[in-house]
Amino acid sequence: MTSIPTIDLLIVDDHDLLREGIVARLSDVGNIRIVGQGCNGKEAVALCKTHEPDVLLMDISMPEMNGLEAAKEIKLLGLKTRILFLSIYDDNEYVQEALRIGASGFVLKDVSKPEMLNAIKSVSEGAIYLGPKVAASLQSRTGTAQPKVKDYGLTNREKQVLALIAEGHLNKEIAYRLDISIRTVESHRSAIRDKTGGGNAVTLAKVARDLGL
Amino acid sequence: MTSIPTIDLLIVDDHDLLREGIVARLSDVGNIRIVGQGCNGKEAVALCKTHEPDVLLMDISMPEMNGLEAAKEIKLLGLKTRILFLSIYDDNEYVQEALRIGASGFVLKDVSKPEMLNAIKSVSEGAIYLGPKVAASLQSRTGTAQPKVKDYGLTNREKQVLALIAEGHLNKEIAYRLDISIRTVESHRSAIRDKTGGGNAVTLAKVARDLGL
DNA sequence: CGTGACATCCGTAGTACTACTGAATTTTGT
DNA sequence: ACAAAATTCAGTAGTACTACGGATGTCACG
Repeated sequence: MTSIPTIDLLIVDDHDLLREGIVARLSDVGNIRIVGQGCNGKEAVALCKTHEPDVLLMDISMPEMNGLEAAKEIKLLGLKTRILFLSIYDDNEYVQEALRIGASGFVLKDVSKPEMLNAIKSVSEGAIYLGPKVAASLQSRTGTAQPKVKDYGLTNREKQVLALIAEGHLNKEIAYRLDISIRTVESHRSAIRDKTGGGNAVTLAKVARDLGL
Repeated sequence: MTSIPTIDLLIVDDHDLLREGIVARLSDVGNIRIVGQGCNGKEAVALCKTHEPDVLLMDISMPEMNGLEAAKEIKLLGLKTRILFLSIYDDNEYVQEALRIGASGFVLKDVSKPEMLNAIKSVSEGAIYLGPKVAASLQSRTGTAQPKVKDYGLTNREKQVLALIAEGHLNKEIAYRLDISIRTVESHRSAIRDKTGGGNAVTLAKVARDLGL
């Protein structure tokens, strides 16, 4: 138990500078060996297949194939590589999606060196590690119910209609429920689409979920 | 940044022996100071109020008041103490409930010393840390497709189509993506509706969510 | 009192989807 | 190898929704 196991690390990010920074930061760390680098999701998948590293340190937003998709692919391939996301955004959606896919960690790009080492070590051992800011934002919603960050400019009536759309009701049913004509429902629906940018009924349902309807 | 900040730790477990073991294990660690001990949830809350430790290392199943209830209480009081659960069970329900309440970590009682130190350090910094076994059991259901309670009789292709519908894609887009004709997509969509009973696109999206697509 | 936001309603044309039916080809299970 | 299931495509008719554009009444606010 005295020897420290070496961690094979793969770094994938579309910014050269950032990759270089990471390499510089980790080069003098004894038990970490950087086995490769890539600049998009496709490369991440390919490099994982050939090197099967212990940990993949990867950005989310990248050209070609983003980090989440790459992670999905890697997990589907049954590779034992643990995935540690390194992102600028602490967006809850991203974090939860990442964990759902099977990622082992998530830290922001302003991470300090010791914390980064800690995160890499933790996930290499199979633990799940979420950095302080990520953790805070993840738990902020549960702790104190936060209101609507983005409301789009929806009026009350429009929200009412949107809620019914999200429940899967037809315009006809919505009209009956609200005791208005179908044309009016269509008007509202149109306004909602304009304001939210959502085209499809399903995308509108997603928006509704975001608004907590 | 050279000085290591001291972590005030509170230990709560109903087994004397286990508490003693933890104390013994941590007594020679420089930057951890054990500020108190308790043997049930009520004591945990009381001790947190008086000492406001950085980290509370606590069991879940305890007499009087269990760990989850105590954690809820502590979070409601607005104390900044981070909670690290130490349990024999890696029950997903417990873990998710713990995180939902606002706990910062979860490790099993067979945790090694270095890992325990790592966990304590991580959560004291605000991170979320889930031990390897906990992480594995948490992701076993998502990572490798777990039982489908209700699959309806959907074929693979139909699931594939359903997933795309749930993402809000039009039949046209789905056809393009899967490289089949719109009519075929319509066929699948129709079959999906028949099998699931869902009429609307939104209801289909709900079904898709239930199936984890 | 006018202006503007809101909620209500309508028409027309076009697109997207549903219902029902039928059928050819490929895959799969025994 | 044969039958069953899955996947593919099509016609026809009808319903649901979208994209335009236009209209009326209410109500708050300066």
